[in-house]
Amino acid sequence: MYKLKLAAIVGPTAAGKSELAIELAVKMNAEIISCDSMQVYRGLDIGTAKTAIEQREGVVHHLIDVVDPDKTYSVAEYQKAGKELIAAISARGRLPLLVGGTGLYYQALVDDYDFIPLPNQQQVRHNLEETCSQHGLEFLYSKLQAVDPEYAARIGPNDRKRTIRALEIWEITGQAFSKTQIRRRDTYCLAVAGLFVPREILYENIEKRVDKMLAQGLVEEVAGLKARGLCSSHSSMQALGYKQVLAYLEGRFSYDEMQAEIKKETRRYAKRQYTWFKKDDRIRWFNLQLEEEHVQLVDKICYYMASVFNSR
RNA sequence: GCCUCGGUAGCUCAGUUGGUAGAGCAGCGGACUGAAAAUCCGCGUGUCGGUGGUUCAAGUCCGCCCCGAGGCA
Repeated sequence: MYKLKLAAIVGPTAAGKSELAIELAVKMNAEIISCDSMQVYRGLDIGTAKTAIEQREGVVHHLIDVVDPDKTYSVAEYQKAGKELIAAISARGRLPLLVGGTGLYYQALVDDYDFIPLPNQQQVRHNLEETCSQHGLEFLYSKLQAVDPEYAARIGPNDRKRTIRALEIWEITGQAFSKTQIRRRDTYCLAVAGLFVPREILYENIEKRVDKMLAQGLVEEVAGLKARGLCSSHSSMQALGYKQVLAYLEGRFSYDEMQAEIKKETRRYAKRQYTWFKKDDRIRWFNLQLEEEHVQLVDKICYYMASVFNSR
């Protein structure tokens, strides 16, 4: 059966994915599909390191600025939009190039996770939240152990978020969450380049990038969002940097503490990203250590992707 | 120059009457299916400043040396 080609660039934050992707997209006649859970929000620009339109070199970028920051976006929505885009871009005779560092979004799209169609049932989650604060997480967890022991064992007794989610699925569909999780690894003809940057250098990049964001006015950006009524209960305000600046604006952090916290949490995030992508054995890793090699690197990745597409 | 206090993990420090060391933070590893930049799980990583001695046994006691802080001259 004929499979659509899909190229992807993944890797930790501050590795240089975005810039490299633009060069690659020009070379390969591609359109970029952002794979980033926070760049989807309008108004979160500095802290999410969005590439400014002027810097996109005419390359089309999708799934950036697609939702207002007071809304909650989801993997399922992302996947649906992504699938449609892959089909549409391919139909135009161009190559879809997935670029980003949100592991779940990447995996859901590339492996075509099966999301059962669900009506919007916020009430169910809300009720579960209520029960949780009234009777404690132990109560909900033991309930989960009863209806889906497999999943309960997998997540452990302290994972509030997943416990609630699994019970939500149980209440809406009557199915055990662990039974609904289906993936199809061979959906696309996939060529993935992982950008590897040695930890020390990556941490230096993060340091510089956070300082730069603050210099560019991250605090003002967050203050503006706060003035529009956004607060920590909005998903968009859980984003790295935004969360800490908000704490600073509310007097819970000094400026220095805030700056240090953003850097620390970004380092931890980068580590989690590596953990996520390491386990996908289809990813071919490229070392992006030296500036001088940059042009060669783009060629190498281009060559690698072409060879994958031609061999299948 | 003399006196005092200190030197133990990347950092801040704890360490009983001598039995080759442990907390917090940082860090590292892992998980992840509709909030994922979220959420959760796991792991001490060490020339105890150096050197010589006492002892069956020294982070711990003794001598000398090095480094840091303070005090007296």
